[in-house]
Amino acid sequence: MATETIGQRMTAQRRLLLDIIRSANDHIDADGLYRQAKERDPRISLSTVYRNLSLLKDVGLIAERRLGEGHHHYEINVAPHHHHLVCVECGVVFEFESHFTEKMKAAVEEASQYVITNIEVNMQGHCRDCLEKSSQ
Amino acid sequence: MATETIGQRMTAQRRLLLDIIRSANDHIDADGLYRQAKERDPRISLSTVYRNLSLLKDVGLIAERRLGEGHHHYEINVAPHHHHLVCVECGVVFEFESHFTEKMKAAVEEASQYVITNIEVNMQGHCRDCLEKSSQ
DNA sequence: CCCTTATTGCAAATGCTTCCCAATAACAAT
DNA sequence: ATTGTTATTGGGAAGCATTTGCAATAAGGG
Ligand SMILES: [Mn+2]
Ligand SMILES: [Mn+2]
Ligand SMILES: [Zn+2]
Ligand SMILES: [Zn+2]
Repeated sequence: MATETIGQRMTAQRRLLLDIIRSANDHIDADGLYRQAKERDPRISLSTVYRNLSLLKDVGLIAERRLGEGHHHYEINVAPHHHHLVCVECGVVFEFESHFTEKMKAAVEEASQYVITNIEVNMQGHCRDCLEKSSQ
Repeated sequence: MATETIGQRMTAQRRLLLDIIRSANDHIDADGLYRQAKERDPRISLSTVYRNLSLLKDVGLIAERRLGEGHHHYEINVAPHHHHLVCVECGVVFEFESHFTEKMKAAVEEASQYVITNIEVNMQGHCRDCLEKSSQ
């Protein structure tokens, strides 16, 4: 488990949460993180989970995603930015990057006269597995 | 106010809500819709607002948007689809369409083997007005 | 080893949305 | 027009994700 500096105190809870998010290879939500954390530290509280998600997001270590459900999901923030395509049947997420987003940004900045700081592309569809299952 | 067929009963409340959404030229939220509706029908309930938003969305008459706040916004569903750029300072929304989304869809379908049914692009930034205010 | 204060656990509060249920009203069939 | 069926309503309670208040704890600089 990493010992690193974050600009804030590195508590056992914070280290644990960051560790779980790091080793999770999917997009985890607050409740899933809470449940996994409780297995290793039964006294950890849900407030602590939310507070640390907020802090780790502000610090830039993790990214918060809205994947179409009523709650957020989180993942380690890796460069370059990527986007998400979610299967509406099974929830499996396909991640992608696209050079079209840069072109789109330029065109929209030109048209709007805004300074754009963030772009988020969310797609929904049906994954191959679900397509095959429903065609049988 | 329109008399039209929706596949469901056209109640006075439903007609009123649809009418307000139609004449609103911005992205309205449930609470704003409720407040405007109460001015014309003080007995209308918030449940009715939510139920009708859900129904009008299912029927395809309105579109639900997530613009980065903790609640949804709604607008009349006009073709072609468009996307949103929100000023993080004042909330003003710039709407745009882009042919890059079609190209991106094709590329991502190819890479993922998904069948994509929906694309949503959300951008954040600073509008011209806010930029000018902060540079003074 | 202290001292300061960021952080925690717990519980209560919040904001948005959905659900329940008895009363009402749409509208299709008579 | 009158009726019967049942979708829809109002009101309130419940649900879910998230935030907040507060007293107790602990990180980590000096
Ligand atoms: Mn989830
Ligand atoms: Mn709003
Ligand atoms: Zn699937
Ligand atoms: Zn602005």
